[in-house]
Parts: sequence; structure tokens; C-alpha cells
Amino acid sequence: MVVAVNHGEPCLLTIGQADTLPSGPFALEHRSPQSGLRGWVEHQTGHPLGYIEQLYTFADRDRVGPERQQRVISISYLALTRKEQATASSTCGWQSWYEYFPWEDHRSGTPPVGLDILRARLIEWVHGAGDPARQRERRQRVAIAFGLDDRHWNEELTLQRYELLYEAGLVEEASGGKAAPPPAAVSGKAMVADHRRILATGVTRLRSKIKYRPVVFELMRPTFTLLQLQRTVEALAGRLIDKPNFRRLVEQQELVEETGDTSVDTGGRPAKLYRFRRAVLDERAFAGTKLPMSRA
Amino acid sequence: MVVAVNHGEPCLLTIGQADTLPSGPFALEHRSPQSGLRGWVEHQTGHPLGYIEQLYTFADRDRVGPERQQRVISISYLALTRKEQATASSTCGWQSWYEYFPWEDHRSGTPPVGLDILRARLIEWVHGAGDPARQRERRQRVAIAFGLDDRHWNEELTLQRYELLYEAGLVEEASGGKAAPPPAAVSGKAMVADHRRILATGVTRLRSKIKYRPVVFELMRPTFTLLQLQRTVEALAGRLIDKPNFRRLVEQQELVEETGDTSVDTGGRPAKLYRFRRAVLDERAFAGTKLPMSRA
DNA sequence: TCCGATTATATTCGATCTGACAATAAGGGA
DNA sequence: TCCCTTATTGTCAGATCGAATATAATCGGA
Repeated sequence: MVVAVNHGEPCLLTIGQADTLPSGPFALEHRSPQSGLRGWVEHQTGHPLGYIEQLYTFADRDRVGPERQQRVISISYLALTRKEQATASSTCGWQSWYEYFPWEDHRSGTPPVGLDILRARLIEWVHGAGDPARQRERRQRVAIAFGLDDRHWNEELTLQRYELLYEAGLVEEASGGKAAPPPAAVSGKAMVADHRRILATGVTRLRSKIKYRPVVFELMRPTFTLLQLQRTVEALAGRLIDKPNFRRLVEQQELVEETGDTSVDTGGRPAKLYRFRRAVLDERAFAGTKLPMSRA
Repeated sequence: MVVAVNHGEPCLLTIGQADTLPSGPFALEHRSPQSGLRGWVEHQTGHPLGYIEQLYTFADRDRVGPERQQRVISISYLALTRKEQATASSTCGWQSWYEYFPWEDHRSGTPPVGLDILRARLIEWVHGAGDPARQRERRQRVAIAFGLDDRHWNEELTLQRYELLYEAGLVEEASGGKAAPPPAAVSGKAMVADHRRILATGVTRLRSKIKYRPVVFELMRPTFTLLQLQRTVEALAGRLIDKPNFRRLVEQQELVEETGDTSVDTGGRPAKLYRFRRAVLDERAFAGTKLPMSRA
């Protein structure tokens, strides 16, 4: 799963009909899967991968279907890069990840269209459970994941939300029969096999990671304004954050330093340009970073 | 990596000469590696594994040595259980994990014996680097990981500390030549292959996880006092925490409920017995938990 | 039975952090 | 010059956290 953010949209490198994550068997010529992945993607996109993290290893039998009895082991990775110049080729392209998870984008301030439809269908599913105990359990899981009652929307629950929708048969991949899922504009674009689940895993991981590790900078150009940085974080988190508070945290942690230049991009007062202080990668690679996004 | 805590010591299930983590190939009869692991351990210890989490998948070539050209894929897991009755058999036993990492146990209030020796040897290693730039970089890594200068000791850096010691040739596994490592009382008991590194990975993961997920309870008996709970957390974290603050956080998060009984274990006022509120596993499985251990 | 040792439990206080909001600064364009 | 837009700085109240203090209950021995 290769991620970049451009023009405020979190993008995803896909192959095929934009329904497949880049993948492939890795040969003995690579010392590790990581280096194999790195070489493959750098060759395809022409841009180096700044950050690679292992996501999860799937080794379940029957993962690729009940007919094959051989076990397939898939190691999934999350990689961050920058989408620049001519990277899209005939074999791969970039897609906004909210095409696959329309309900995850809360940056407009109001809930995305279709979220209420999903909530209603989920409530139906809750009532479809047999005994009351199971109903209560389903009801609570939906309430937490989708912010029912007066709960806050928690953007880190992407994976749990996808799993609930899958269980309720509300995404196309869950073709166990039952009722038809809502239209794609509501339930999102499907992917092959369990790729969309891997994607949800990556989104969840990334959304929690940006809060305590300085990984956002892998997605930024060498110099940037604080608002650009904020927009990138918002793109990943899928929600708006307070501008002054964001600046305060970034500055007091000394994550960035001024270049001295300013940018006059869009109308308004010119913004100072900053660069990431590479030094903190040593200082704070473990030490931790904070972002202002606890509740609300 | 199977972990339990008994009598305030974090213990580890080992096989062989207490230098090997339980492991083995898994067969097609298991639906997933998880279920294979669960069955294996439950058969050995007679106690169910409460919690299993995937740690990391190693797929590097040459991992088992340069002679074998076949790639070995190892998926490592972290499992929590309780050490009860007759679990130790002839094939496996429990070891305190601080036997492998003596420098990680700061529960006495003072730094463990031998930590200063390691620090001194690490400084030697820093000076052994060729150019000054590399020296500075090593120096900073050591300072962060081992709390040099006036930095706080960060108990979550177990893995980074082990990797530094390995790089500096101060643990037995790093037999790349060079000087002999310090005695085992200082540098800890070695394990076969990279098992000690996996262990360090698990310790790091667990120490950070207990701060935001209610996993400690998998290590507790059905009822317990708040001090027992605190001692368990301290055993994992390797440091002492403030009693009133610990109680406050546990109570205000409604993680536990009183049973009505009291315990008269050691002298002093009887302590109320509590049980874990299973309900929060649904409520807060994602929502998060907090423990009072930010800084020193 | 009284006292002190020991541990449990409850409370307080101040420093810090955080979220929400307001105010001022610096450009561009009509 | 006025106004619109964005950048940047500042304020303030509530929540949180770490540290320390105060009170309660039991046991064992004098």
C-alpha cells in the first residue's frame, strides 16, 4: 500500500482497474521483502519510498478461495512517498483513498453524504440478530465505530468500521448473498480479494501513527507552509483541526525550521516556508510527537 | 513469545536451555497460525491464551545463516496468559524476562547494577567510530536510548537499546569478533538465533500497549486488589508508578468493579477485591485506556 | 487493651496541557 | 483607499497530571 498526498487528497497507488494493490511474489535476489518492494515501487514511480512499515501478515488457509489447498502467505506493507511529475503509467495510477471509503472523509465539517444511509442499514442489521444479547453487542459495536448516540467520531476506527460493514453485508466484497449493498457512491469502490481490508488496516495504522511519530514529513515537499502541512494531516485524518493549536504544537516540538523564504501561493498574506528538521529524526525517532486531535 | 506475570515477575515461556522461544512449523490442519499457536500453547501449559497479537514477520534471506539459500519466513506473536498450577514441564519452563534484559528493570528506584558498565562500554563504542559525524550520531542514539545527560529513562525503548548493544558487540549474540561482551549478569542471558531480538520487540510492544489498551487484565486472576494490578503493570513497565494516581486513573475509567470481598494477604488494612469489567472490552476495545506513566 | 507498624483509601493543590476563540498583521485586487 | 483573504500571535477557562498529604482499617505485640 503506497500512499502520497497531493493537492490535499490522500492518494493510493493501484494497478489493474484501480481495484488492486501493487503486489507480487518476491524473489531470492532481494535480501528482504522490504528491499524488493522498494525497488519495485521506485522503478514504477520514479520516486524513492521514504518510509516503509510492515502492516500485517496473512497466512490463513482458504484466504484465496476454498478450492486451493495450498497456503498463501501475504506480507502487507505501508509505504509513504510523494506523488510528483509523470508517475502514472499505463499499468498503475493514483486514486484518492476516499473513493474506497467515502464515509471516512469528514473534512467538510458535516458528515459525508451516505453515512446516514450506512448507519440506517447497520441498525437494520443490528435488529436482524437473533437473540437480544447479540443485538446489544452488535448495537454497541456500531455505536462506537460509527459515533451513534452522542459519541464522537473516532477517525482511527477505519478498520473496525470496514469490518462491521463487511459483516453486515454492506460492501460489495461481502457477497455472501443477503441484500444488495448500497450504491458505490455510498459504500465505496470495491477491490479484489481482501485488498480493501488491507487498505483499511493501513489507514487505521497511519491515522494513529501520525499522532506520535513524525511520518507526515515523508509526504511533504522539501519546503512547505504550515497550512500545507496541516492540510496533509487533515487529508490523512479525514477531519479538520484547529489552525492555531496545530501551529503551536508543531512549533513547540521544534519539528520544523524556517527557511527564510515565503510563499505567495493563494491570495492573502504570504506564508513563511519551513523545512523539516532532519535532526529530530534522530532525536525523536522514538521520542514521540503530538498532534492536536484528541476528541471532537 | 508467551508472557505471564506471577508474584510480580514478568515471566516468559521458554524451551530448550531456557534460550529458545516456543516455535515450530504450522501445518495445514490449522486455519491460521494464530489458532495453531493457541492450540500448541494451551496443550503445553493447560491454560488458555487470553490475547494473541502478531509481532513481526521476518523474511530476510540469510536469516538462519549464510549457508542455507532457502528463505525462511518466521511470523512472531505475542501472547498473554496466566502462569498457574503445574505448567512447567520437562520441555518448557518459565523465566523472568529480566534475566535476558537485566538493564531493563528499574523497579528498585535505582538503576540496575551493571547499567553503568553498559553505558561506559557504549561510550567507548561511540569513540570507536571513525569520523566525528558518525560519532555524534552514535552518541545521540545512546543518549536517547539509555537516558544519558539529563534525559529521562524511557522504558519503551527496549528494542532500540538491544539493537544498540548488539551493534556495539556488547551482547553475546553479536559474535562478530571484537571485544568480549560483559559478563552475563550485566549483559543478560543470550538466546538462540535472533530470539532475544524478538523478545525485545515484544517487550517494547507490550510496554507501549498497556498504556492505551486494557490488556493487563489478561495477566490477572479473576479477582485482584488494585495494588496487585499496579504491581503487574510495574513488572511489565520495569518502573514504579505513583499509587494514588494509578488508582485514580483505573477507577475513573471504570475498568474495574468491586466484588464486595476483601483480601487480607499481607499485614495492613484489608484491600478491596476488584474484577475486570468485561463490558469495557466492548466499550473500550478501541476507545483506549490510560496509565499514569508519561515521564519520570 | 492500647500502641505502633503497615497497608489501603481519600483529598488537595499547583503546574501543565488542550481546545476554543479572539485579535492583529500583511499581502492582493477592485 | 477599502475590502477580502490568509498568516500569525495571543488569551482564557477547563481538563489533566504529578506530587504530596491526610485519614482509615487491620494486625501483632507490649
